Amino acid sequence: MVAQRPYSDLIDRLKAAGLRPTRQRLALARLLFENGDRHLTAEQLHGEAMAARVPVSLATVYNALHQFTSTGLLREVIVEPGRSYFDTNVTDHYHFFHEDSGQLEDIAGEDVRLSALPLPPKGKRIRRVDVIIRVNCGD
Amino acid sequence: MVAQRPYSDLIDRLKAAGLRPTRQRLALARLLFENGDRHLTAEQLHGEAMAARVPVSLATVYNALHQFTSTGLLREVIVEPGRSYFDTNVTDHYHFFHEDSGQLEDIAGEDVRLSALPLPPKGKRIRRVDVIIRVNCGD
DNA sequence: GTGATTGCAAATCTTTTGCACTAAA
DNA sequence: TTTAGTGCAAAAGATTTGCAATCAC
Repeated sequence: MVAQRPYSDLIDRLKAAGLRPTRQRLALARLLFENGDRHLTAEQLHGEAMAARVPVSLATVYNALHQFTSTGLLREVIVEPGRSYFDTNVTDHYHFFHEDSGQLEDIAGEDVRLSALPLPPKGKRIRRVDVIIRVNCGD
Repeated sequence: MVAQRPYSDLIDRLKAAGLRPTRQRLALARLLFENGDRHLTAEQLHGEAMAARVPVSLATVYNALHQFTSTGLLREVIVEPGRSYFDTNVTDHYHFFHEDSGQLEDIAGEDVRLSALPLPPKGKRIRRVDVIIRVNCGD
């Protein structure tokens, strides 16, 4: 059982990322980072904020998600057209995507071995390698 | 130099997929399949159709792309939020995604070795494994 | 003919934007 | 203060839908 922590951790994390720890960002950061590894859409996070009686506008949720992503606090995962998921696990890892339910599930980086990767095209640098294993319940 | 073929190939392909070879579908199939491996968005294909003086509505392009995809003539590739690419190469292979230009590039299946894959969750079947190598021109 | 297909315009959905207001430093 | 951040409502895109007109068989 981990004791309920003061928000100073998160405040420091936001500051370290160069983001002012505003009430909204702090509340969203709590929802995101105090509940283990999560995969959320903007809508879902906004819904959770509303449920937690944290008044935040959807626009602010989008802003925060993108700011968190570009400062490395989150990672964006794209598996469906027209919807982005944000992953609180920013370590090297891959995903199962459950097509039936729309759920994402982490796969530890060491559970996938990419033993041969092609060289990047000339002048290009590999930014990231995404591996998405799409699964469903038979046909 | 490959001789210009009659459309009977494509007509047969459409019929085999259970799709009536209508003027529109045939024209789109020609644009898609008579130009090598391609990665196109609906907008792009629609633009090509217009340029080729083939009057097709955007809605019909979307219909055709989805019908082609669900019958295995095309494969949908999702790399950017809010835009779908359709790949005429339906063999096993992976992709480079050029973040700077938005271009997709095929990687032959044998150029990536996935030597260890996790078991799918209970009751689930692996539908497909997507590997996307995101590259850009450094910073 | 008859059912599949098309085209158009409107609707939907997610995400972005502009700008006045508010709050953090 | 001063500048970053927020909220709202409107705008922007991509995609979808409903339905009458049209086409393939």
